Amino acid sequence: MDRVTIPDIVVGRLPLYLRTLQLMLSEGRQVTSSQELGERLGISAAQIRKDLSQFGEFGKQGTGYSIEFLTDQLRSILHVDKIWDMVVVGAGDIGHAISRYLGFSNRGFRVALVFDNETAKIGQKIGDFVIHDIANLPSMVQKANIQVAMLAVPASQAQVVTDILVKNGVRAILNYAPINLNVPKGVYVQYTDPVVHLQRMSFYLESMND
Amino acid sequence: MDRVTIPDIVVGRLPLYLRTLQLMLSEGRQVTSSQELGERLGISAAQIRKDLSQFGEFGKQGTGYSIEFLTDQLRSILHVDKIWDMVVVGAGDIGHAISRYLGFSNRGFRVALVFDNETAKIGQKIGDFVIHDIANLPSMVQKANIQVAMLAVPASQAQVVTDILVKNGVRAILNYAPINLNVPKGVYVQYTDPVVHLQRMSFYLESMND
DNA sequence: TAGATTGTTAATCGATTAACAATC
DNA sequence: TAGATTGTTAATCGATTAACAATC
Repeated sequence: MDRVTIPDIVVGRLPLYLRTLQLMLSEGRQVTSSQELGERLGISAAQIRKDLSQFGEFGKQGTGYSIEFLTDQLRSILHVDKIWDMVVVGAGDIGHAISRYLGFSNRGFRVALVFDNETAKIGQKIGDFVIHDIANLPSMVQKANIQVAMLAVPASQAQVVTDILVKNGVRAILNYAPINLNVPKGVYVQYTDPVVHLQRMSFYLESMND
Repeated sequence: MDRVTIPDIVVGRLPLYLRTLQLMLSEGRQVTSSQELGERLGISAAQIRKDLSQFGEFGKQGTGYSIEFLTDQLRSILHVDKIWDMVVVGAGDIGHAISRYLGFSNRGFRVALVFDNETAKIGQKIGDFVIHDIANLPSMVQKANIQVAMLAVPASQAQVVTDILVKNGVRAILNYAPINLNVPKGVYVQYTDPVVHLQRMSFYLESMND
């Protein structure tokens, strides 16, 4: 095997390319170019061509890219040409919102199980999902062979729940709690904290009374 | 003025430093080092010192950083030593979750107004907030002098709503819709799309049946 | 004094861009 | 054929790291 490793920063852009291509597809478009993609995304055309060239040759000189073909290729590269079952841990406001979110299924994911540790919530429903006791998480997650989790518990519980998830086979965690997680090698974590994004913008905003 | 511009990638790390420092503060800690911060965040100590040095000298040789002092400095640098009023547009599941999120206020933000365009929702309440008619957004946002928005409308409406927000003085938008927005210079957009994060991880996951 | 850690410089590493031959 | 756009190379640009004098 002589495969080169793909820079993580390139991997991070692929979902954006895919999202834009799928939007174009829904607009009925058939062909695009690195230039058009770049304009839509605020990325240079050269960078898009360079990124794609890491995986093969998907375009035609003079013509550009078949949107459908490139979409299929990216879905395959990102392993979203299948549907990944996910577990949601934490049935608060965020857990509710992501359990009911309709935007997952056509992009490679679906919620399969929802857990919480509050007795008052266990047995209740969120949409079609019953909220299960987190005590049953190990057996249920193992049985369903689930590898992807969304973590929507308070920060104080995020690490313990993470350890349980990892022990039972979860290898990708999208963490909504505002805290850094420790995971072993081979487990992937992505963070989503609205305040981090907001503070990144407020840096550039002038306070009124400065 | 001879000020050097700060690389955006550095700005993006400051909220992570601040978040970790505030956590340490809540643990009752008084002093930390670039090494400890780095270990918690998975960032090199040298990088943290380099980043901070863009703004001044905040540490003591041999000792490290006063957590409280560095926290205050970062809050000032990021302009979160005040509270920014925010507007939430879209009162669906995501709008609900962010309107009720309790984690904003101690980190520099608070929800001030919530809007939707569905007549059935207008007048209803989310926690303490009345859902207002989006037709009233221009006057209300201008009157309250709101510069920060969270956008939780369907992708198909995200750009029109953005244009309205920008026209009425909003300069920072956290976009929950899975679509790229066009904004004029001087307006900042941050994106949060769970599927982008998930796909970034599924790239590294092996499909079962490969 | 000895140990620890900063702030900063210079070296290294990696990512982006510009340019162009190839070719549809 | 003329125009357009790819894939790729080399040059440029920027970010990270290693190392260390300064000093608490």
